[in-house]
Amino acid sequence: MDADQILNGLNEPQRAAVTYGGDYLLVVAGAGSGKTRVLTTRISYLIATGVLLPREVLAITFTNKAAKEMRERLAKMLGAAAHSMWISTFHSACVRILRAEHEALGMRSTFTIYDQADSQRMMKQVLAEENIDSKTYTPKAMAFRVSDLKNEMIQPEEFAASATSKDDVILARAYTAYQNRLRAANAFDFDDLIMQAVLLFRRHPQIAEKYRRRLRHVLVDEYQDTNVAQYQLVRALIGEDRDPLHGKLTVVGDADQSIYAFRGATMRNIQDFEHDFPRAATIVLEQNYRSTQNILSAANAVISHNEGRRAKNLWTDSGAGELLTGYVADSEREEASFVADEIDALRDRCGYRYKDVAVFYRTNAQSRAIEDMLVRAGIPYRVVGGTKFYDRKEIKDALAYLHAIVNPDDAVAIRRIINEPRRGIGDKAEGALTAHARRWQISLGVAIADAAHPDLALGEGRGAVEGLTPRAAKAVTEFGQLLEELREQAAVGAPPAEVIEAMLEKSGYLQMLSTSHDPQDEGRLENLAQLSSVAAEFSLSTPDGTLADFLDDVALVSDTDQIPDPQAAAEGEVVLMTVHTAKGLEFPVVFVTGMEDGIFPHLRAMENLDEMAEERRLAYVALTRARQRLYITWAASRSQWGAPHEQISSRFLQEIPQAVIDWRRDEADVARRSLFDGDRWGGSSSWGRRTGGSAAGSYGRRASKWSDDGDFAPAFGAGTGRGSRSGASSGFVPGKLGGGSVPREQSASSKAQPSFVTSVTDGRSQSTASVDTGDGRLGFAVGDAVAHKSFGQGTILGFEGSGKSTVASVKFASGATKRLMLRVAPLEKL
DNA sequence: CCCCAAGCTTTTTTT
DNA sequence: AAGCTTGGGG
Repeated sequence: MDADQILNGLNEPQRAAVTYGGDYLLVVAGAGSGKTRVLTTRISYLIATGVLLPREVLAITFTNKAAKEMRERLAKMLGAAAHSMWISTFHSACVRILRAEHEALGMRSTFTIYDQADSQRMMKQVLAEENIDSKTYTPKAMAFRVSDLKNEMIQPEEFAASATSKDDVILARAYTAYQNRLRAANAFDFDDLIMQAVLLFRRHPQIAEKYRRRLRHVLVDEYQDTNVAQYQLVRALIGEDRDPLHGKLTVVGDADQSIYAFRGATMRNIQDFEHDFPRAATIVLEQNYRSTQNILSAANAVISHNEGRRAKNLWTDSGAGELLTGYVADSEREEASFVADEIDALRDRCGYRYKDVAVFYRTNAQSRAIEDMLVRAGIPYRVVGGTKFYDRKEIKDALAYLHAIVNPDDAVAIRRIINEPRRGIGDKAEGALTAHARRWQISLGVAIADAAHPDLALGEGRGAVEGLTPRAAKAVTEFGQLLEELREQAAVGAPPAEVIEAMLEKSGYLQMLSTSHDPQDEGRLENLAQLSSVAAEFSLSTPDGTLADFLDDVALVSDTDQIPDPQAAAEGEVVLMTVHTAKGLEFPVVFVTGMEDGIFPHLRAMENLDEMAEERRLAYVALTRARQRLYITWAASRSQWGAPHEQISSRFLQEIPQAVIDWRRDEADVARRSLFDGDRWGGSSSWGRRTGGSAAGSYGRRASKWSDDGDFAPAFGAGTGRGSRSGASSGFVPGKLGGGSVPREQSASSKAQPSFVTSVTDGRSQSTASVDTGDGRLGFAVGDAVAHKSFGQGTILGFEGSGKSTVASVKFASGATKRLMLRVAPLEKL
């Protein structure tokens, strides 16, 4: 593609941004103004005109998905050259740098990346060790504060020197100890990835220069969400302006969409850009190509209530469009029911498909009610984010095994799995190992090896591990040997999926789950099967990828990376997500739910002006995701912590000019609901078996809670509260109706029968045979009708992988297509 | 050392 | 409501 073609179809300011020839450029890009397009086009243009070589580009995006999309767009414009560009997130880029330069930091290249949960676990250990009271100073809060410090590039020594208050002195102690432990575990936490990369460049100017020489032009998307550490990283990569070798920098962002202050992002970076880079040019994009004027008017009105912002007015020439639709529901269930009905109507009457629709909420917990209702309505949906796949216990356990294999010093991982499944290594044995490790200044992993091979320890001049009972010693030895065997396997280059399989077998984890009577364990098996197929998929796309590479990949996935590709399926599915996750996305139809004070804006932000301003920006982000139709809903009563609360409408709703809203229902019958809506599950309020009686406890609590609010107090009487809930639950199984799933009792009882267990065992024994035949398909073929224990009947669409990792895609009667690892999935041929 | 039951916190948003 | 920690008994 030549330069003229590349510029085709750009408006004036866009074109100016793309062709700008100076060193530093800030593009202030309002929502939907084509910023991603400007970014990709600018890269193409600079390359097509010979200003820049592909390998000199570093483009930083917010998510891996955005990086992938950008690379695809560039490949369309530039062809193969797109592959030599460096396009990634801050975190991925830093991992790459840190792996390459680990020696300069005194780390081993096999370092582990700790996620938030790992950090908190480690902080908990640190607090215990430092005798810091973890009731007053919770691991969570401490880990959070350490994260803040790292995002601001404040080092432990530095912070310790400046700490004066008691709390800060304690925090300084914890931070120092935490950081030492991380290092001993050969691990970085999320914030370290950035901070250590900056420190690396600071302490080793020649390394910084190496990258600076190569990366001549850095482009940063979503610049308003960068934090101090990320800013310094960019500065380090660009170098000093007076240095003739300095790189060029293009940043794109919109201060009105800055929504990550809670993780250290600072709008200062975008606001002070011209000050930081004195010769910088600024180009503002205000023409919006996404939404109708009514949607923009609503969004503009809301954001205009924030003070001290650079005035900006989004406009469109695409016309007013539909009015926004407003709806006041009586309860969150009814709100969800409105959403479900409306989705059906949009499909029937307006020709929208499921994938055109997105439902947003402020907090993940709100998805529950909506999911329940969509299931009942038979509407296919996908929840993006929330309790992530990788946060599930069994997945974290499996990953901990893998981390322990790759990085023998990873104490958090080893502690997690040392007795999972139960192998007789309890607190006492673990304590003995820890004591041994501390005494000889070695890691927990080495201590385990010492126990397994006392001769080896003696060879190093250490004594034997003391304080282990013979029984525990045997267990530790076996555990150590297990890790060694798996390490061996990984070392000779076995693909990740194979290591996972072997690990699940040899550790007894699979055994534990498949013989368990806990109904949840069936799902856990499926999740592990899915992990294995994710690994198999990874090997397909990255044939040379090692187990360590796979773990990096997994550590850095983000919620948005899981959003279904709109091209993929004809109908697709409705997507549900938080507003944060929705940033950067757009949908023809958007429902913004829970527009209530205390929810959105969130309660925790109500007392602080800065946080309120951020909530307002969040609302702005939510509204500007919609292309054609925008729904805003709220519920007059919403259950939280298991009890209903009266709600009032969000202040943001009142900031929208009422002329652009068509209120489908503008008032809730609060009094009526207060009397009758005692139950949030199963719609029992309409058939109510209300026995009253047992509600005394909760009644008392609520009466006192609301007594300041005189209006509501009298509305409560016998019949509200939990009595009705227990009454209803005896005759009604909430959720999971329709959608082709098996009713709960049935799946639970069939679980108790040996059939499931044998199907797993069968799978395993046959798979041994399948190694001989090589296909691993266990007698299944494309087109076969099959039955699954929890998904019902379906048809096999195809296979992926081979041998033990063979995965079948099965389309089920519910419409869902699942990928199942044949060896463990409870799948039967019909 | 393991299991179970009772009690306690939890919900802001995430790379 | 649900998941997790804590404490007592086996």
